[in-house]
Amino acid sequence: MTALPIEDAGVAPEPRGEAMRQRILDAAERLFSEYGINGVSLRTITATADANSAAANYHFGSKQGLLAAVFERHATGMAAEREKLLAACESAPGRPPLLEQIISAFLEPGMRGSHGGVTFARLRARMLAESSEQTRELYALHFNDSSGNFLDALGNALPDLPAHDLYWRFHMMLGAMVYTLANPGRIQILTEDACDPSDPDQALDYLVPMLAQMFCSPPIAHAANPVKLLRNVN
Amino acid sequence: MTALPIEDAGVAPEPRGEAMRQRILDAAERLFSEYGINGVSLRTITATADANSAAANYHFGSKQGLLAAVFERHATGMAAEREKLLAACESAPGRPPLLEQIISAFLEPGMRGSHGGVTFARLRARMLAESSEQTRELYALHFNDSSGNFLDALGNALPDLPAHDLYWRFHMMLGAMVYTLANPGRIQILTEDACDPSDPDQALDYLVPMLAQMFCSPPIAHAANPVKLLRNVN
DNA sequence: GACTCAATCAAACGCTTGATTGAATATCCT
DNA sequence: AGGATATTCAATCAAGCGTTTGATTGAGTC
Repeated sequence: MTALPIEDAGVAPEPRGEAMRQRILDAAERLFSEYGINGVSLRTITATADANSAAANYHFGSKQGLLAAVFERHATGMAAEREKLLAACESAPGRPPLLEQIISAFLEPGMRGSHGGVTFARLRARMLAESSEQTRELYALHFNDSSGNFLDALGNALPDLPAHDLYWRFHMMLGAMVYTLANPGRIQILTEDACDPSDPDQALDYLVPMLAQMFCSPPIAHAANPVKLLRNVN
Repeated sequence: MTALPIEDAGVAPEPRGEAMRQRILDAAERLFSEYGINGVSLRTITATADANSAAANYHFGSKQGLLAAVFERHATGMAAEREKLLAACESAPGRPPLLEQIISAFLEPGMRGSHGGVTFARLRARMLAESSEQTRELYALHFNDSSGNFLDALGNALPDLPAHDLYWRFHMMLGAMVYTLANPGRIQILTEDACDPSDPDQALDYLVPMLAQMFCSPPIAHAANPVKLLRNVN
């Protein structure tokens, strides 16, 4: 009886160049997230991936194309998992969903789990910070719908909160997440390593309840402070 | 009677190259904050400043030196004003100082006022995000002492809050500030311009009370969740 | 065994980068 | 005025950038 090929029973009909493609994507993801998009050259990436210097352009067309591929590799699944978790906690028996559940559904897929983990998280923070035109489009393309749904869900969970307050709280949640992901290490230095924002478990344990509390706080009392009414913030 | 020079009575014994120096600093500050440190070349900067392409190196030695000069121009005064405001609200009659006062003392000098305004704010966000070794040192050099003092003040205002909770809340305040400063515009798009995080007045009006509320929230109840005790977060 | 074609390669393209040079220019001091 | 000094300039450097090229490889197909 003859031995079958090692690749058995049609489980992996992997295209020929796929291994190299993945190695380049891995190297790019790591280096982009570590040094920024402008801070890494294609030559460094391809060298790290043990590839020829033309390989990145061959497989992805351009540096921007490579970034888009790196981003899409995790962003699609991440947005989908967010939606799934949101739907799950919205259809849960004990209606309405707890604030913490919504917040957790938003944060968790991006911080732990199978969507690139801390490395991809740091890359997202880099992209938000460097924020060229194309990176902003990339971000919007993959995450705007999802973010809109979460804004709606949070608005339903807090029906008495004015829209402006809701927007600002959502903004603050994004800031806390992104800054935690970027992990510049400043808080670790200040606190002599007692606090490690790059540990996803620790981060989520603290972020979710704190953010829930923040969302629950009373709306900014503009009427109580006449000065603020002079500005067009309503 | 002979006319005095226009520069009267010793008010401004400005060194000769000072005007050019300032023009280069201005251009660098604006371009760095807009496109990131790696995203702008010295040639672009000097051209914007109507200077020769060698001027930046002549006045500041290197690109890194130019960045340091841009940073120091506002960072020193900003940290000083933070300290001043903190001291003022700590020695106020109605002791102890309100949480909102401390938070405001921390945020205000960096968001409005005479320390570079939104432009310099955005540059700080860029630096935290790109975060090379040298930029991290720059940041630490000018702001670590100040941040430590604010951590102490907040700790005194919240004596019952465990250190870890305090650190994480401080971290979240930094995140909210930096993200607001960076202003990637995502929240504006999502909310169709109803919410403008780049307006310092609006930002402070919302951020300060929200952050105060967050600082006041009860500590994370680790004991109530046995799972969390398995991790070394105490 | 010849043909095909995606994948990989070494090499080079044109251009930009940060930095340096030495001459020219402006300003100040005596 | 004139010499010293500080600044600006055009020109250039080596190095690195993203990208393109044309040849080479090697597995799959007839």
